[in-house]
Amino acid sequence: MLDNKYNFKEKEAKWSAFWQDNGIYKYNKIASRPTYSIDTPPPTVSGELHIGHISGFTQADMMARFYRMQGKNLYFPLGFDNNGLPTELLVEKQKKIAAHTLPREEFTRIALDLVASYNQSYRDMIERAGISCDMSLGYNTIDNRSQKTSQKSFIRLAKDGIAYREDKPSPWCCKCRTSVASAELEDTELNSVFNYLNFKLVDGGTIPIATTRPEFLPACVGIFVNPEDKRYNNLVGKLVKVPLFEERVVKIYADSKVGIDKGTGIVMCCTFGDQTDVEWWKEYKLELKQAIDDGGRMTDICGKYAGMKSIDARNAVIEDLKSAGYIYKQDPIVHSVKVHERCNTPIEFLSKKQWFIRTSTPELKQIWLKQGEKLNWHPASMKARYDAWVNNLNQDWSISRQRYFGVPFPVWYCKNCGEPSFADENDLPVNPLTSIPKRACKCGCNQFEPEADVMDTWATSSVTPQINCNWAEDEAECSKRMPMDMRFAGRDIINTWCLRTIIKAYYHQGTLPWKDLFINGWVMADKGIKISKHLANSKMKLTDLLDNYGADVIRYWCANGAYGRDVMFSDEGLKDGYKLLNKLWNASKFVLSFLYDYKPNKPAKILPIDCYIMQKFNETYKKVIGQYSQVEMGYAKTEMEKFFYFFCDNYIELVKNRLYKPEIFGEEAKQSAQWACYNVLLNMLKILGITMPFVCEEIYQDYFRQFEKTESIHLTVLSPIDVDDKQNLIADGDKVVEIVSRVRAYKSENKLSLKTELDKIVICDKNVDFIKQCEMDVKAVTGAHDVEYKTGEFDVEVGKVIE
RNA sequence: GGGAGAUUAGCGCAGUUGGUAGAGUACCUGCCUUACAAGCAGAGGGUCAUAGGUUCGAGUCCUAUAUCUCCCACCA
Repeated sequence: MLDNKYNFKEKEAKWSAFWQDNGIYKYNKIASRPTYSIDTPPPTVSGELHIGHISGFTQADMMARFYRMQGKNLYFPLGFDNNGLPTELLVEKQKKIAAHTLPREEFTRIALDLVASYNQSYRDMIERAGISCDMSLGYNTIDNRSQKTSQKSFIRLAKDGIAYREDKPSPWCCKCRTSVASAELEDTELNSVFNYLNFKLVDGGTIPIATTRPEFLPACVGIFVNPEDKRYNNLVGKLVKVPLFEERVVKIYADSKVGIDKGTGIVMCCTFGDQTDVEWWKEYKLELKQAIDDGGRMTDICGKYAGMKSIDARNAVIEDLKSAGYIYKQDPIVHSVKVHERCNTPIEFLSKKQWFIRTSTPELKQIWLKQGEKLNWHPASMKARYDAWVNNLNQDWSISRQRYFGVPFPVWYCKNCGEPSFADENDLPVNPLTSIPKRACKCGCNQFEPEADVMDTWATSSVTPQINCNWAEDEAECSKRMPMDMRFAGRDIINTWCLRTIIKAYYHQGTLPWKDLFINGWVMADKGIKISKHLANSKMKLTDLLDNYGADVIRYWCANGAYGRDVMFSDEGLKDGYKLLNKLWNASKFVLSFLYDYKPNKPAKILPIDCYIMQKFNETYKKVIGQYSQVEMGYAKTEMEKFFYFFCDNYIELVKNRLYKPEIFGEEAKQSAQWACYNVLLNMLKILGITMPFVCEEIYQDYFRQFEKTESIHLTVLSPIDVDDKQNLIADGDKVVEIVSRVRAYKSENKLSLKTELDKIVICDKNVDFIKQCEMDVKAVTGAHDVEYKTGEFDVEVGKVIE
């Protein structure tokens, strides 16, 4: 017997535990049925989960449940991305320590400890949300298997010349003290001041130059004008004294990258203020003058400013420029500045030896585009973003990070010749700081310098298919299992995570990492506003939502709309899910109360209207399967829900008298309705269980399991109802529903109670045969004592009201 | 500057190959119907962003424009 009221808190905890304890979602390694493998994106351990995270997971989970119920053997792991900078910053913040002040081993120990507790809370949250992962298939991107996979990937790429080490200027975060990839940068609007300076020409006279960063003067290595600029092109080749550093003299060059109408039309090139400086420095083989060190302080070349923070130096330089009479104008401006996405610090360009992976040659870009072509994108429109990004790729992928908590590079450099020595693959994972190469260098030298950098998070999170498919241990197994069937992701990481995973799979396996890529939309806090940490901690905090509404209701909300589109979060929307849940509970309770004497044998005679509702279910079933097959879990849900309400409001109303009073309508009529109710309710529950797994499991276990035997409703296989469909009764049945609806409308318009009895109704139609067969149900639901039939155009007349 | 998406009922949305504008919700009117009043029945409500074009016919296709969101590039 179902409880009178559904207590979601109690039931959700109960079934969650049941699924875990009984391994309901466990991948079966020896099953012969086909596997459906999901490369679950390991969540980055960097704080608390919010509705945005869980929405993407839930949508993917619905697809996983769908495939499971299509008879697939699900490989649905849950890993965690907990190495690298994001996690390191989390540890620093939570433990109030600075990584660079501790020995690496100690920091790592603290980090692993903290990560374990975050993993657990993420896992709890994902379990509570009803995500059907196999928790035993997990991994951490910092664990041995992941490190081994990642290091093996690096060694292979380095030996093939695809990964290379080079000293080139790249974006640098002075706060995190590490290089960062250009994909990790964001734009921020900042207030600044345009300082207009007069630079002195060596031959006499001055030229005007505007700059927002006068502290870079000590690193000034050239002056640029546009060759087309008639005002200045006569100056090309002349020499200029650097203000405040007048012993330094630099040359004037012509380059078309200079905007004639920007600033004064004359630009100073410093190593390195921005990307253009880097390009000029390379092209004109300029001197390298580093004014800022890796911690954001001025270097020794800056004279009296050495040791100052760059922002303090800027103010000091401006004061000195003013008093020396260099500044003739200052304009406050707001300009956008590239900042590190993790800490919002404006980035600098620093030149350090770094490892890069080749990704951006025209030939390679063609390959990435071709791989993208072979991948199934859902929704298809998302591929355009990928193509646009690949076409714009202009830098190789930098994977070195001067940090502590990450996968080490398994490499040492010869102290004599500088050649790298790589660890043996069999020895991985290797930490070069605590071990030494097995062999001497080719040059005979036995002294090595270990690589102290660690790899960027992405270098490891881009090999999750290889981690999942056991590439490090068994390449043959991996080849069999790749490409995996599916990866799901937010659209913000198409350019980074997805592309890089595609690149690695191409280099290592020569295949795609996955066959299908599902790109979910974002949950917006309000029109055009992404969920921020601030909001995530208030009304969208996941634990509160789960406490207040339950997982089924949250999941219902997650299934709204077209797949891949952004959705706005609102509590309003949660009401709909609650309504369905409540109605489902009540309807099941009601229907099951008539099934206590149900016999699991098909009755000899099934009444036409009962046959009709089962045919109608099958019609909906087909649509639902179609929607899921197209990754439209929202439309599928709506389709099933519509049928459910139809079933309640029309079919149950039509047959409930038969169920109530077998002594009047006959045992045969009751059994026929029981058969239809059993089959329709069970099969609806199976499908609705994809969206609302908890309540459907409760109803299934309470009643259906005794007949169905399968351990959990989520392990049953979806199928249409086995019903006689030689004759399609849907149009005929719909006519009966229309008759009932006409009578209800009459009563409603006349402000009568729906149970009002009528002396008769007159039904007119071209063919009334089917309707006649449903007469007892029609009479019961309309309250008509008698039914008359006429032949002609369809019409329903309502007789006199019986007081 | 380049690219992607959006614009339909008060609101948040659906509308798949062009063929009479759809559900939900809110509002309104009724109904305590032997599951559910967090329910049921019924009604009203839209110049489909704007302007052109193709077509017998356009929410749908084409071209502009506007507004919003996102991505990329530039930011001396």
